[in-house]
Amino acid sequence: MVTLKQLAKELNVSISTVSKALNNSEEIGKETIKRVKELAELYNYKPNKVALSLKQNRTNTIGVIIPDILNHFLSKVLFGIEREASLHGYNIMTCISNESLEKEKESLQLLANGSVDGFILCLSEETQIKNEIEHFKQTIKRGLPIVMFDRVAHDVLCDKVIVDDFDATYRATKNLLDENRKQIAFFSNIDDLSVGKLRERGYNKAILESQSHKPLVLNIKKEDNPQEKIIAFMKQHKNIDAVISADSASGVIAINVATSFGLKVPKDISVIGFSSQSVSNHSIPRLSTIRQHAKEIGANAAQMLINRLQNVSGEASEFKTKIVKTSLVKNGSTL
Amino acid sequence: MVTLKQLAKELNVSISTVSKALNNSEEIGKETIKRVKELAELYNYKPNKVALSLKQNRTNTIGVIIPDILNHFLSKVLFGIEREASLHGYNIMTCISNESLEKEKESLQLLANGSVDGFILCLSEETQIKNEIEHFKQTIKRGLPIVMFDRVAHDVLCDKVIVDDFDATYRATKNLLDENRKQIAFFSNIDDLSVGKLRERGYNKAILESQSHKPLVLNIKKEDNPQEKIIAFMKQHKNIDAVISADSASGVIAINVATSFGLKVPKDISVIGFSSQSVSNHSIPRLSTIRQHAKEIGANAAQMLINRLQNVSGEASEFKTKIVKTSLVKNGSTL
DNA sequence: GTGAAAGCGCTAACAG
DNA sequence: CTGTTAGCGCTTTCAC
Repeated sequence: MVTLKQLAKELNVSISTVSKALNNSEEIGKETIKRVKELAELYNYKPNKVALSLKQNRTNTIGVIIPDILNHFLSKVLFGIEREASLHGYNIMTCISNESLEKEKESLQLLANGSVDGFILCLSEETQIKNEIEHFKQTIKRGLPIVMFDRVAHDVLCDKVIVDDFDATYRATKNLLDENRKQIAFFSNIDDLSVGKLRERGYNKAILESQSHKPLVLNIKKEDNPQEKIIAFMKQHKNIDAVISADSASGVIAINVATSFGLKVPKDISVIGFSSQSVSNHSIPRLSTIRQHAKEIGANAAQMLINRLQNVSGEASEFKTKIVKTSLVKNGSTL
Repeated sequence: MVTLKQLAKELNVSISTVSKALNNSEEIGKETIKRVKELAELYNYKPNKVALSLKQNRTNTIGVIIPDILNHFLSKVLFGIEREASLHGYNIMTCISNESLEKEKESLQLLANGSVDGFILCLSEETQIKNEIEHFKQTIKRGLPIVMFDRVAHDVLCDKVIVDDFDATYRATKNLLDENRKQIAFFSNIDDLSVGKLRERGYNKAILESQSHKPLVLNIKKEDNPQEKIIAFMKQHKNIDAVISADSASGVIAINVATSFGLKVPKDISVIGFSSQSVSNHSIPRLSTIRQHAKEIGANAAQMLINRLQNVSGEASEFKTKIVKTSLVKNGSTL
């Protein structure tokens, strides 16, 4: 990599002249600017980012810590973050906590040593279960702002972007009640996450409000084969005529299982699931989905962080929580 | 962030003493080391990564450029890269090229300015179509090693990690021929990618070798609804009794479509697809899959790059191409 | 055993 | 209009 020093030497001027010339400083003569720029072009000079970072005390890099990149929702959020960040000239450094508190702490520590200007993160499962938040508070105290999304720690003062999980499931359940369904089941493989709990609560509220209905919940564990679990459960509860799925897989699996039982979807049984457009294609009829607008969540989080980073002057403004509304897309597995 | 300077001041010693003490230098007295370390601990001192990078002229960061993070295979590779890198004390900076040559070039440029020590990347679709490789060559000339995976540019001299796409499809097709299938179709939504072409060729070879068979290919475009396309195609070709899918979705969709036509899988029709374990759950029976071992691919790529980065002494060793073998997992959609 | 000084690549205040 | 200098945080050589 060619440096200012080398350019300066070759041009027989000082380093600062070169620097100023490249930055179009008023101080430098037109002729000199031209000469400098030509040589820089020739050598394909690009300022060293590390030196700039050290000098300016900011890296233009955002640290992103997500629990699981194989989760379609999370990788979609990451996509949204990357796009928005890149638009504003920020790079992202990604760490994967693998749902482990320890790895989450490590990543935070690691990146907090000057590598990044701030964080966007989603709590690991273990962090949520143990409800540990000290590492977040420390990071913030160190001067690195954090934006949390989806799974957030309410007791940490920072910006947040969340989904209206409770409302979304409540309304989806209502929807099924309006279809006159008698036994609406709730499938989830995320019952230990805050969002999983919220979704279940939304479902429960709608069911209980309707008097004549009873909740029926299937919790699928990580180690289970989801297909087998759902087959067994639906065999056991033949009266199920509607399903809400809190995760992206259970919905399409439920439709496929129902079909394999000879049931007609949506005539005999309706299904709604939190899912993405691509996965909804994995069943016939296509799964009616609650769309979480993951990219938008990511973009929002990035915006909030960048705003805070660039608003160095105006002192710490109030912390905000942005709620991204879900939308119900009827694809064919509902009436 | 507390610095050496501040610690030195507080301890009434020089900066270099503090630095040496923290690095357990022999030169420094035991007592001093103890004092320094205690204060460092108290203030939770961590050396500034940016300063270290500038000094040591390496960042311990790997740049990863992938065309699409919503692609399950690619995000799985990313997972493998991240894990391996993290194991060796490397961070990763991720850029998403969005299948665009321009964005790929930009990302390469951007990160090549001292932000990363080397690259792991998968070519964008546009790059493959236009067959442009100048930007890779330049980056390498600049001293930044590249490891390419999956979609690679054969004309660039660098380490590569690829899948035995041709062989995998060839063998899978053979497998279906051995089941005595009469009309084996090939579904793909990646026909413009090198890997897509290789897969189709493997299929073609097996089909043509068998004399009595004819190839039957369905190419699905990005803008198509894959489900509708497959339904239409299978209606049109009622004689299809086996399907090979080059992408992760078409396989499960094919099974679901077949089932909706009243066909029995695998009795009436067999299906094999390049897919992941989780997606294979989205059909009944579960899709028999060609597993690409994405995580392993990522891990291999990271290892190769890190090896090259740390092997500063031994001069440029030969460039290697590692082929990661696929394996066929029979899940129920084949005999 | 400890400290001063140089230098990584860059910017910017200040001097000329 | 151009150059000198200091400094970002750190390591390391060389004096003391």
